[in-house]
Amino acid sequence: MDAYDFSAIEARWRDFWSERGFFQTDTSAREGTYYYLNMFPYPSGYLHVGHGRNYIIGDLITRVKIMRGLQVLNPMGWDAFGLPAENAAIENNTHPWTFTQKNIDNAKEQFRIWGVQFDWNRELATCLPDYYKWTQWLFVQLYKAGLAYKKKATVNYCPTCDTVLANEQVVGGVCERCDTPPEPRDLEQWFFKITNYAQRLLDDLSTLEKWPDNVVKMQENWIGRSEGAEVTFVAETGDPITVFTTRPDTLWGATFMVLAPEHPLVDKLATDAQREAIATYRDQAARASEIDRLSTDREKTGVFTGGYAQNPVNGEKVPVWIADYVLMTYGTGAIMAVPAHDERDFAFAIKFGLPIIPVIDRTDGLAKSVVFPGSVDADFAHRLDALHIDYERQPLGDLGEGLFVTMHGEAQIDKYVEVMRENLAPGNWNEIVGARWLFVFNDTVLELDGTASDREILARCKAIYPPVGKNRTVMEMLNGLSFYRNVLFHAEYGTMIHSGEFTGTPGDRAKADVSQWLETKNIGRATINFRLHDWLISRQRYWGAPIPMIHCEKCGQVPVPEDQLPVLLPETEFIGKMGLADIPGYADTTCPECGGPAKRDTDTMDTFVDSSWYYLRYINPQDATRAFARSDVDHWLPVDQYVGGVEHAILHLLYARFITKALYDMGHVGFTEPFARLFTQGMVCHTAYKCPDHGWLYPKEVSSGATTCPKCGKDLDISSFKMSKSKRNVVDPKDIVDHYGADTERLYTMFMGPPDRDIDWTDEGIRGAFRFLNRVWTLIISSLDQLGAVGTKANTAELDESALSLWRRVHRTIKKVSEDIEERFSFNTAVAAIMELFNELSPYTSGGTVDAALLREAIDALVLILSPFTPFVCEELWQRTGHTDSILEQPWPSYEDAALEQDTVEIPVQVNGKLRARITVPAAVAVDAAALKDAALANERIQAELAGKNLIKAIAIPGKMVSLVVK
RNA sequence: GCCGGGAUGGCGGAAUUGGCAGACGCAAGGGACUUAAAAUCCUUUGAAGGGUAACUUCGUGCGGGUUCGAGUCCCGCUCCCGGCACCA
Repeated sequence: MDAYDFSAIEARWRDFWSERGFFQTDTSAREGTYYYLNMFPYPSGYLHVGHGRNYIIGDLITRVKIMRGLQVLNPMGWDAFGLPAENAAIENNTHPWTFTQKNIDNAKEQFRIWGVQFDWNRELATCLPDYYKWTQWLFVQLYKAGLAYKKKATVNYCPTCDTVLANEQVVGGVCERCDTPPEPRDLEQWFFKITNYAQRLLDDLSTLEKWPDNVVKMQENWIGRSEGAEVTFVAETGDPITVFTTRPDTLWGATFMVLAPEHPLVDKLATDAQREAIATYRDQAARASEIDRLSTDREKTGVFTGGYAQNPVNGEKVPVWIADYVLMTYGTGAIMAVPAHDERDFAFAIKFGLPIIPVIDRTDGLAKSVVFPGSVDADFAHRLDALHIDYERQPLGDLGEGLFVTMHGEAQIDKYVEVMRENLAPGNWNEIVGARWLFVFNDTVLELDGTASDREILARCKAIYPPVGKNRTVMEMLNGLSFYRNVLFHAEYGTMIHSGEFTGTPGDRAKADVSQWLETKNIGRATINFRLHDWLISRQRYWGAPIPMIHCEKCGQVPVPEDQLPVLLPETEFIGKMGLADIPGYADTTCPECGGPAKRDTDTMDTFVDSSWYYLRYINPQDATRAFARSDVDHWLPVDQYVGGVEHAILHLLYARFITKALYDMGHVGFTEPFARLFTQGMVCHTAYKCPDHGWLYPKEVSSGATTCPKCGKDLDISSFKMSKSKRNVVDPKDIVDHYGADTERLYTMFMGPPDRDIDWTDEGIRGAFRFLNRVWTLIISSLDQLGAVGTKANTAELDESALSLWRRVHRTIKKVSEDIEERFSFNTAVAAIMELFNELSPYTSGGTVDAALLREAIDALVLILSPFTPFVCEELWQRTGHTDSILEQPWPSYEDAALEQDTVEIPVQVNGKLRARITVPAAVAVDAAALKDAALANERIQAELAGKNLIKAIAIPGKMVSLVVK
């Protein structure tokens, strides 16, 4: 008998499917179409088994859909522009395209070996002129629609490399190539106005029901909608300073303002005395930005401008500061600081001694007070006991023992104030902090309700106890006692206090009421702000799509006329490091409008632009007259199933959604979302070994089971990481295919675990898959002479019990595998079900009488449902079992409902929640609750269980179980 | 800090709608074949109790709860992973 010779088998079928054109798609089809799409890859140098996961899933689904008789589109292309190619080209002194082309060839060969099929007639590469021509066309459309504009923006400039760095090139705050911290530079940059679509991008997320929840959430967070108000303060200079706040109800507590260091008004507000300090701070903030903003909990820094503004709601004069915790890129670049109800403002105010006035009541009614030793008589504690007020005695530094009082609710606080007023010894004070802000003095009780009382209270305290004079505000003084720390600040919605006519407004209305009032007073208005900002697409690089714009002194910015596209990348020897601006002669052109001399834009586009529309180009990839045909894309899109890595959950998917909506608004497409259903597959990880001295080791270097370095004997750091060259833990598909074949790799990849989860590749696991294929091979080849004629089906009337059981298993498995693949994306359980079928089939073939027709039915079904996983061996087995056509010409098997029904059913019986018996009943009984209950009660085991006890309750769930309650 | 997701045998995982926990695979043990090894085949395998016959108890990160019944639902935690992070 033939052994399972996978390499011969795979060689035989490798080109068969493409030669027969099974994977070529007719996009003029309008019936039964299915668009499957993998995120197209960047053509990097090599593919490892982890990359395979994505494409194997796609190939598997495509094969099933073809067998379903659908017209399937599963294209492949290359996201080929970008920095790695450019860097590699510099290193090898070659053109990026040379490098890219080689990688593309490698990848295509790898796909061929994996048996992963695509419609190669639709291949595209974003770096080729017939693609980027249409990327430029897209840019021009966006420009004409007012969605592309130029403005000054700060970029990272590396002084050593003498070039601009993309954000991704700044790693850990330094240039990835030379470790120099980049300098910020202001340059004119192109942006796409994605913020125009913020609300729609957010709203339409709710229509994406078939997207993973976590991706939807990530996009939601990224868009970052917040509702609030814009409020205008007026500076002493007369300049309006508009701020955005989500808490207009806290306006009365705005005791200072903070502007971003880059805010345009800073120069105007600055007093001469502060000018130098401001300049220094701005400089330092600009330089430090990238590195330091990584740490959120670093101490607040800032500088006073010297200027003041007026709080429009209470007329208070508030100082204006600058600080780098306020970002120029969010809101208006200026904030009103409400230190009593914002953590950051609180920290800033404490550090710089700015007043902190609570204006929102606590919702929990919690208040605290510290009674200093000697400020009351010894009986005071008993009085508190009588009032049921909690306190603890604790030492207060070297002053002696104090009472640390905790109160809940207004009534208790009032009683406490009363008893404190009666008992406070002369020359003392006592404060109540939290739900109330009261200071009991011998002659009066003062409330901390504004900056005036802040000053008065502090002055009185200082007079009584001079050491507190070092504090600049009452809050700073209170902050000195750690007992108070958790009641000094809160960010909850609550009843407004110390807020003029709004005092007493309940928390659930405060925000809306104040917003409305601001509007009538013409001080501000309710507004919505988004975290999302416009998409900076300019790159000062060579290897990207040139921005098709011309700058003419007379006519201004002029788009390149569409009939003159593409603007080609200049052919040049000297590439890399520099951008298009450095290529002599590139920029020189004539103005399309006036014909005079003009300059081309020398920026190229972010590669995310290339990938934001490629799914459209696949429909008409060779159309030289247009980017795509609306009549075709309107039929084929949205993409039925989009699959890719979760690392693209935000940017790529958001940009693609934006571009689709923009194209819709411009009338180029008839749909508003590009991807109907999304699946994000997990990463494949592998054990990596790290020696403290010798760094990362190849798994081969470490003898199996060893935990120490083979070179120095030190303990290795062994853990699992995403496969990467640098960690030396990649598994090369070549090794796997050579040893076990591509089918085994495919099967194991699908069987490893749930496809949306990260998973470890193990060398033991792959052997299990290989063993299984060997068993399948051996069983089928050795059963050939027992096999019924092609096309025969089992006659159930003639089958004995074990045969009937197998017959049912066959159909049950078809059902499960179909659902697991097409509905649940649960390939691991589909494989398990096929293994179970095999585990029943195998003993059947060697167990005496074998029904030839049933065996035919079972083996055909097994081969068909296994074929999307392991197409090579299945195609071979299909032929060996007597078929003359290809599996892909076969319909996906259907199951018979009759086979899903059992004659008898095993039903578990519980007594008091514990499993006590399993009864086997006819199917008719199992579905009848009353009969099922009787059957359970009749059971011997249950009878014994019930003996001497009362049956309280009997629950019978038809088809599922019986549950008895006894006493 | 905020927002997601997760935790089940020695390991990867299964249990789809609240209904027999541990499917399937790996690893490990025992046996067959073999001069031997590999491969293959058979077999045992959640833990505990004199316990590889059919019994009992315990068992899905921890603590409570709802229910006849909870891996699954509710409340409160712990730890791990991912995203965002001074976003006003």
